[in-house]
Formats: sequence, C-alpha cells, structure tokens
Amino acid sequence: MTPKPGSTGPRARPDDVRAALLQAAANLIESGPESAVSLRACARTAGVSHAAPAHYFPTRADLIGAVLAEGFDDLAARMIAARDAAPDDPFARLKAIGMAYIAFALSRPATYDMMFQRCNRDGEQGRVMTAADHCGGVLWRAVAETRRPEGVDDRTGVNFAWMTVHGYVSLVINGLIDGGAGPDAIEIMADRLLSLLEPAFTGG
Amino acid sequence: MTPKPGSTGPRARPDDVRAALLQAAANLIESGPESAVSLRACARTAGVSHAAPAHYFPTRADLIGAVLAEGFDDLAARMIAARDAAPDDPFARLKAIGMAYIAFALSRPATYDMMFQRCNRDGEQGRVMTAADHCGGVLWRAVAETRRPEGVDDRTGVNFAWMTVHGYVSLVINGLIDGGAGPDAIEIMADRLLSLLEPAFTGG
DNA sequence: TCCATTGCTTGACAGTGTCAAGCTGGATAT
DNA sequence: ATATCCAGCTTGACACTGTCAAGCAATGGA
Repeated sequence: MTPKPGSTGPRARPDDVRAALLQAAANLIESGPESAVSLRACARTAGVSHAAPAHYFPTRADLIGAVLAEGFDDLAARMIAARDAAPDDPFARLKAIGMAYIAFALSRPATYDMMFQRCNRDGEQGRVMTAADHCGGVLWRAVAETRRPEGVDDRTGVNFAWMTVHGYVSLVINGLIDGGAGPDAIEIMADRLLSLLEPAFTGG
Repeated sequence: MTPKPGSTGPRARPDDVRAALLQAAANLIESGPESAVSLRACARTAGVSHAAPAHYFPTRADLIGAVLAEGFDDLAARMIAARDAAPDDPFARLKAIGMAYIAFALSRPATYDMMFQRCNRDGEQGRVMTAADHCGGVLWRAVAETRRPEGVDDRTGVNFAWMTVHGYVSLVINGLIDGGAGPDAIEIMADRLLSLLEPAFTGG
C-alpha cells in the first residue's frame, strides 16, 4: 500500500498517511477488542513506523478522539438525511431521526460505544464535543418543531428523545436487552419503542 | 496496612488480599482515568507484589469483571430497597426503582460507565452477566405488576423502562445532556423525565 | 519432626505509549 | 546549478503494562 522505506516510489502525501491512520484506527475499533486498538497496530496497518502517528496526533487519545469525532459527523449526516427524507410532520421527522440514529449505532457498534465513554474524552476533547454538539443541534431543532404537553420544554424534550434512543442502542449493543426473535426484531422493537414517545411530542 | 515481606506480623488472610484488591480496583476506577486502573496499580495499593493478583483473578479482565459484578449487585440491592420503601402502587414502585437506579449511577459514575461497555465483557463474563440479569429480574417483576396500554407486553415495557433510565444517566455522566442549573437539577430533571413514562405504564 | 501444599515473591518477556535524536529527499534561496 | 533548510518519517530508548515461570516461606497435617 504505502511505499516502504526501501521503495523507489514517490513518498506518500502527508494527508494520505493521516487518512490511512484514521482508517486503520476505525477498522481496528470495529474488528476486535478495544485493547487491540494500539497506536503501533494502527501504524503497522497504515504501513508506517511506530512513531509516525505522533506527527499527526500528539497522543493516542487524540487519534481515537479524531475517529470518534468523525463518527459523530457521520451520525449527524445520517440524521439530517433521514429527517429530510421523512414526511413533513414534526413527530414523523423526529422518529425518522431516531431510526437513523439507531441504524448508525448498530452499523458501527464498537465505535458508537466508544463515542459515549468518559474515558475517551481526555484528549481531543474539543473536537469530539463539538461534533457531538452538532448532533445535539440537529435533534434540538427537530424537537423544537414538535408540539408538546404542558411543562415539557425544549430541553426536557431533547433529553427525553436522546436518552431514549441512546439507552436502547446502548443496551442492545451490550446484550442487556433483546428485541425478540427474528432478523428484523431489533428494528421492529425500535419502531414500537419510538412510538411510545408519541404522547410526549404530540400532546398539547 | 498489609504486612510487607520483611514484616514480622502474621500473614494476611487470603480473603483479605482478595478483598483489598477488589477495593483497590473499585477505588482506582472512581478516582482517575481508566488507564490508571492497572493490575500493578491495584497490587501496589493493596500492598502486594505485582503478580499476586494472578492468584485470585486469572487475568485483568477478571478483576475488573469482579468489581463490575459487585456493582450490579449493589445496584440490585438499591433497587430492591427503594421498591420496598415506596408506596404500594405499581407505577410508584417502578419510579422509585428508577430513581434509585439513577442515584447509584451518579454516585459511582465511572463504575457505572464500565458496567455497560462491551469491552468489559471479555473475562468473567458469566459473573457480570448473571449480576446484570439479577437487576433485570428486579425490573421485570416491577414492570409486570403495572397495567399497560394495548400492545405493550412485558418485554417491551422492560426495555422501555430500562433504556430510559440508562440513557439518561449515561448521557448525564458523559456530559452530553444537562439537567439545568441548580444543585438538585439532575434529580429534578430525572423526576420529570420518569413522569413522562407514566402513560406507558398506567394506561389500559 | 518432616513434608506437601498454599500464598506470595522475584524475575523475565513481549507489547504498549511517548520522548529524543537522526536520516532523507523535496522545496527553497542564492 | 548548487547549497541550504526542514517537514516527514525513521530508529532507538525508556518506563510501564499484563502474563508466565520458577522459587521461597510459612502453615497445616502426618
């Protein structure tokens, strides 16, 4: 892939190395135990020496943080796409966002798990939190358009919606609840559970 | 604390060493970054050599797993105590369980976070999952006593209740949602959010 | 009194994150 | 065109980690 030291080919562009490191980390996260996601393993996968990552990411937490920030960006993009494709009804759009959120988490479970762990908020905190806030903003706008019962302000609505979908996928990913039997059981259960939210976002 | 090799005092009872290791690990989890919770740090804190833990826990994952299993046991005990102290009304008891659950998570946030991470399900999986199932059982019985709307069976009700409280504390612990200003804001918000569950557990 | 076993120790090994120093080839300056 | 520079990567080293192997020492039973 990337030319090795003895190679006669042109030197890899810096951005290629950086992107290769990010891709390697993202792949390692999803394809093995978290302990296998080491800087050196990423460097080996990317075809560079063990100290090369230090030129792009000051510390291991920064590399992991960059991957998780990209995860939040991906999540936000999927939420926006689902919202725009949904019928023009406030709760329908909110529910579409929730289903897209669940689909993202199930497609990259290990990444999702790490995105919501305090231990991954050490380095590169700013970038991760900014990306996470971006997701929160998409949700916030969708919630703000719904009509809600007395006493359920925007913040309460956002908290209720976010914690519900996050709680569901978090427990599913960790095997603590199951959606029942069948191939699409998880999605079917997700649909039923999101429907239970309806009273909180349509009353008033 | 524990007699060192050169000490003339009696040898520590084996169970004391085991308990000291568990306590050291539990303390380290709550008092620093997760990377600081190393077998050797636990051994140092417990006053034994770096290889002593191996006689009680085959691998690091087993020591961590034992702490997390104890965490689930503690959680179940608090849930049961809250349930038995609540008024004799199905939803009131369920809500009391939820508030106790939230209180536990906020009192041991780092431990709670690790209890719900797939990467901590490698070793000692049996013990952790058994303790987690115990918590699930307490919740299940409380949900089963409630009267719910058409189409909300026991499993759906358990999933909905658990994912709600778990999602809330998980996001709070990670700083992704806030309960508002004030000292008791988190508890007040928790109370409001749990009240939103009422239609799902009192209808019918 | 002797011995075997349990409980812990020391020592070693490969692997990790991070720092320091050195090489190298393309870009820049003269 | 030649000399210089320096970003980008390398090698090497250090302290630390989890885990294994071997050994010592005290305790309980014979």
